[in-house]
Amino acid sequence: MSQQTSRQRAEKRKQAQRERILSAAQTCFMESGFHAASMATIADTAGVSAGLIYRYFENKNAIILAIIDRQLAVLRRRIRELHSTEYLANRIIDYFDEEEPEEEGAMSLVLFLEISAQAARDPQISRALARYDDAVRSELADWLQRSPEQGGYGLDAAVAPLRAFLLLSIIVGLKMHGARDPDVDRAKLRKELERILQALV
Amino acid sequence: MSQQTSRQRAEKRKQAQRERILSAAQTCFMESGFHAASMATIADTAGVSAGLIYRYFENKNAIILAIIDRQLAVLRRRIRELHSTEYLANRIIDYFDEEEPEEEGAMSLVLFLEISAQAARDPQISRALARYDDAVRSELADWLQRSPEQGGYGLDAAVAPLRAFLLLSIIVGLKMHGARDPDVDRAKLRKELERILQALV
Amino acid sequence: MSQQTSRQRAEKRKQAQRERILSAAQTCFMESGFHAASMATIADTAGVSAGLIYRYFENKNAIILAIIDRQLAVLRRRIRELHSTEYLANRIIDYFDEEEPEEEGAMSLVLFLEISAQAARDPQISRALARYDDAVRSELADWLQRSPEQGGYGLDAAVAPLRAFLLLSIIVGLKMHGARDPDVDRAKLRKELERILQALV
Amino acid sequence: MSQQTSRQRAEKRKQAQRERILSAAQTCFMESGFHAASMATIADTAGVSAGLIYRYFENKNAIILAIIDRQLAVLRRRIRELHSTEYLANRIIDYFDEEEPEEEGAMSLVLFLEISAQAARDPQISRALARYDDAVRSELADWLQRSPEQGGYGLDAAVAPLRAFLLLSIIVGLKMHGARDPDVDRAKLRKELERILQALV
DNA sequence: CATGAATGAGGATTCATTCAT
DNA sequence: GATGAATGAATCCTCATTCAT
Repeated sequence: MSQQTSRQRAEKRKQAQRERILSAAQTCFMESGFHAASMATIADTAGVSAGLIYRYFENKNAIILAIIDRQLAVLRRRIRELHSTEYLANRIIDYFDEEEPEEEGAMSLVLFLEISAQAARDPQISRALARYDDAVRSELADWLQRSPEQGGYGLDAAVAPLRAFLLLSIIVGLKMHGARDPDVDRAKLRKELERILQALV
Repeated sequence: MSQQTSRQRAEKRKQAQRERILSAAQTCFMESGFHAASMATIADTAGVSAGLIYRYFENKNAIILAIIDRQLAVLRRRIRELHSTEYLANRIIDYFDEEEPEEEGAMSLVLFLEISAQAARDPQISRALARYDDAVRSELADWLQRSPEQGGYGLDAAVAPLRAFLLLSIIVGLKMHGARDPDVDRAKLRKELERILQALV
Repeated sequence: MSQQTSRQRAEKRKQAQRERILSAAQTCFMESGFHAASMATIADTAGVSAGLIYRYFENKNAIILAIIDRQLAVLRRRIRELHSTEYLANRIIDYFDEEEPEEEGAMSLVLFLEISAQAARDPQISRALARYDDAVRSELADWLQRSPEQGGYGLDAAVAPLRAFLLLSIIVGLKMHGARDPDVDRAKLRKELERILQALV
Repeated sequence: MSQQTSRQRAEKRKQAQRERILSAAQTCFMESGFHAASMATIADTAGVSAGLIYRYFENKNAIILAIIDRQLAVLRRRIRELHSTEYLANRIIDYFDEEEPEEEGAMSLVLFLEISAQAARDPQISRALARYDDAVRSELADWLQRSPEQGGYGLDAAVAPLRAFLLLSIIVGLKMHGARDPDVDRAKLRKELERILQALV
């Protein structure tokens, strides 16, 4: 039993190290981009040696893919949290208002841009992005089709997917475009957004 | 006068060379990204020597900045072309539908992503992007405020800027998000888009 | 006495571990060469941890030297087995015909080449090789000098060393050169070899 | 015409550089082996920067292959020079007697060992070695079959290839084995060698 | 003006070796 | 004894930039 425990401890430590490296990588990628962030810098940031990273990840690309997975998961979770009619506009605004998060586990706009740009070149990343996109869209579509009693909007199955697509586009657009100029009146924006959303849902 | 002419000819040639290099750079940047595209490849693509590039641009970063300028100008021109009520939805759809253009002088999504990602890190690029954004937005706002007789929508000055902001966000979002899944029914999308736009303009 | 026995058991186990490691190293060296075989791979092959190897060998070079010793001993044993007139040609052919042996304790051509190449650079290895060579040669010379009744050829002491040298050269040459093209008629080769050997012994 | 000349000069210089690098590489490979010789050392030895090497060779392996080609060509030329009855024994002895040559373009035993060892692992090298071996063997066989008036030995076509094989094996064996112990009486060795060769040719 | 050879700093990756557990 | 995580030096290779021609 003591051996079992020690093995578990080792496993836990292994996971912790992986996370340390992943977090450091995320920080570096956000600061410099996938390509410009060097393994040495990531190692420094993680407080480990450069060589050690290769015990946890096959190569730099594996780290990038892991970060992408993580980011897409976060993004998906965030989108999922939007499921609530009255607050939809607020939520979207909150979302697009968010500061670039230093803490791990949060979605980063810069990373999303980096990922999208990379997806145009790397088919593996492209596929990951497409998979995530499909999942998020169908979740949104399901939600829009649910009856109001179930927290949905009772949309017709014929239009729901398209509306989900547009909704996502608007969210993405606000996030991308809005991040650049934050002096927009939030209250007014919410009102305008609500008008648009009413045309959608 | 003959000397004058030859000087002009030289100037013209210089401009032509600059353009050649810039176009080659754009092609390479679209294919590989700012970082991964090497000066050697750009030189090859432009059909000039690597050394010659440094007669026209101080360094690689100067090329990147020039490309960014050019791309933002194109983007602005494209947005400007949207000024026409009845076709607004169509135009937006056409725009988001566009293939990644090989020809120079066209806006590239990949480049836009690359630029946006870079802007999060390089303040110089960030400023350029902000400047462009302001310009485009105020143009759009002006247009929305114009009377219908003048081809506008007669929007109130109090809401026009915000609507312009949202309009741009939608366009950007469609472009970014839509590029990933092209099997969306165009006709239906246009209808839905029109409904949203009616809430906006 | 029980302690004595346990100490002996421990010693035996130690020897067994050493052998395990050595065999694994030999396998790896044959597959990848001295330089390209990594300690990690050797450890894996031996089924021990990388760190443990350093309890049995000071460093990688010590392993290489141990392997070289072992291989030279094997080689010497093989040459010794040739001592029998009528079969000499057959034996040599058998020898040069041998497959590269996976089993430990057998001589490997690849290793011999590796060792010889290394000897040209490392004086320690060079000396080991020279020592072995001297020993084998004088054994061969002794044998050649023995009377036919004693199983020898009764060669004169004046020519025996030189003939031993030539005999070894032929064996080495056949081994090295022959290994590359195995479609040679064995029966004919034996006949030719016998003619040559008659000129030698 | 002046341009033509300058282009030729450039071509010549390019060849010269290639040779410089190749020679430096050969020196380093002889001193340290293919694997242990680093690109940095080769660059230093050649008196160029490390990066420059990659303008002349795709990678380190390409250098190794070039060296192998060169060495095999030299070896073949050397074997070809043996074509003369009365001096055959002398020539072989001279050959096996040769110092390890520092000058480029000469065959090196160490390199030959390195090549042979590498051939057991790298199929590309193995093929190169086999090709060369075939060529040398058939040249030797042709020569042995020529009439004495034509400088040959008039051997029967049925035995010539096998004799060529044995002759080469003896040469290789003497070279490899003999290189390790040079205090052998040359005069006596020649005599003995002649006896063997008479059994062969 | 134009070339492209040359540089050298920097990047990803590997691996012998050590050491806390 | 035994492990395997951790180190960091060394290696191959790339690429922006310079400069003699």
